[in-house]
Amino acid sequence: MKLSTRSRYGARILVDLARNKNKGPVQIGEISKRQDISVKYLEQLIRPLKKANLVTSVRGPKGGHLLAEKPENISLGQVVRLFEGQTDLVECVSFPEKCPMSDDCQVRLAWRDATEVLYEKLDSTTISDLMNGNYPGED
Amino acid sequence: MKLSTRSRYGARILVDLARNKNKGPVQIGEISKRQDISVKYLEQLIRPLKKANLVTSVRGPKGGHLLAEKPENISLGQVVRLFEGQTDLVECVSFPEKCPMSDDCQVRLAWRDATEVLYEKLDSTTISDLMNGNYPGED
DNA sequence: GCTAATCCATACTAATCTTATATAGATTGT
DNA sequence: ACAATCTATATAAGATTAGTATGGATTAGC
Repeated sequence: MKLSTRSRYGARILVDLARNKNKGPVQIGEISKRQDISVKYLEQLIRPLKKANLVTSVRGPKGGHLLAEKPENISLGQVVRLFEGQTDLVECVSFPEKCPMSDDCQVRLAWRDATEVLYEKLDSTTISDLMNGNYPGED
Repeated sequence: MKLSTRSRYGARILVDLARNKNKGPVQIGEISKRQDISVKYLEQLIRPLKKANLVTSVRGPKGGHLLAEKPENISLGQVVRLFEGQTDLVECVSFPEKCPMSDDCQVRLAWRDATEVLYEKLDSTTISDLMNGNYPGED
């Protein structure tokens, strides 16, 4: 049960854009250097972020990328839902027909609830919480 | 971000043992039929459950497998920790050295907290909650 | 002692997923 | 015109997963 690097990178990209939003459009090359992610891979990751209207971009010279929303309006839940193929920890939560036991299976309901708790937490964490070194709960 | 089938099957095996515990030792063949998991795969899954002292077994004819603990003392958290290679959603939570950005990375802390919330939920759900069709929160 | 059952180890494979890299072109603004 | 960006596929290397297969060793009831 591991998060894909795409979700991790996606989150970092958004935080990077949030931190640099007063500088105007941020070029992929800059993000690449700061975040240590290849330019080409970044291009691939930013595309879905744009499609989901979390990021906008300015083309041409001096162009680059910008957050499309305020950082406090973008949650980790949105990012994870975007990059993970499916949301559930277990297929049978959303697609009971995938498992012949689903009808009788109490465990399925427990997986469902665990999934919900996880996403509640992710949904309540925003890019704004992560951008200024003031993340709560540091120990 | 998907749970392995081994965790799913592991949970189902334990529930199956719990449901049939008054019948004495439960043979792998029975579990196999009821749960639609091959005998050989079951053997592989039960071994770690025994090693973790969640299951005991009786050898020889009329032998089989038994829960080693009361159902209310076995949690899904134990099962998932056992079967998933690593506990964290993200490597850098437990091994910050895996990511060069870890020092500066606020996102890492958010992944850590999400992981914690998830396991709290799993730890608070026991086999006993799942064995008698009385799982709470059914909708 | 026969047999039913557990236990053990490990190898193998097929499929899928992940993580990128590579290639080639379209679009835009100056 | 041209520099810099974005878009779209294709492809490859590697890891992981799920499950099967093989081949036996041990235990205890009858």
